Amino acid sequence: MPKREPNNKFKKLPRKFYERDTLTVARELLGKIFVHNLQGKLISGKIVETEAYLGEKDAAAHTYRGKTKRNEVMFKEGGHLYVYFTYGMHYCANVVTEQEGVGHAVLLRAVQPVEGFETMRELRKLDTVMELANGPAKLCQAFGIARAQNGTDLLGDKIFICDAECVPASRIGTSERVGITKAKEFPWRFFIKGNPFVSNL
DNA sequence: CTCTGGATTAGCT
DNA sequence: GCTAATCCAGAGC
Repeated sequence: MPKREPNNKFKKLPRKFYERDTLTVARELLGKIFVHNLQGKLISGKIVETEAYLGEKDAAAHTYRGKTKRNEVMFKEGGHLYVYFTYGMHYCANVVTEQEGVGHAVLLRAVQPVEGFETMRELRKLDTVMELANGPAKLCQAFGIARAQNGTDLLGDKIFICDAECVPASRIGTSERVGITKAKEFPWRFFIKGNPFVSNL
């Protein structure tokens, strides 16, 4: 048996994983490992909470009214990173899904830190582990994701997502999405039941 | 051009 | 529980 190094343990998710139904991708991203190679310092975390944004069907999605300069990345083929700036001070990171031109994405709302604790603590200016990435803007801060990372291809070597555990349906919780005023009725938030790194409500 | 409010968070009361 | 912080995209005129 060859020795398995921590970073070779997981395989990068292929393009096909992302080019599927958005709600399916949002559920299946749970348990996968989100990785940022920040100038050689690896930061990674297990995805524990996501939300789906379904473009033209979804008044809460940035792409509801079609393509603009801000949301153009959401119309790329699945497997790109859509980063947007909001509330005058925060960034949020989304995984683009479906085929080119569709305009759907999955918001990464929380991860359980796995690797790179020191770097995350520096970026977050925080000593505790529990609150490093249990919210969409916290996650971006902890992972060093901002405007420059918008449009990053997740099949490249800087930011990617690795296959890991498949969370069974019985362990996935659903609810309405957080912090929106339009299309609130859709239960398109997904999280790992009982995981303490899911964001507070 | 102007105005409104937002896929949030931290820090108070 | 409440709200300030602090930009800027998108809508409306």
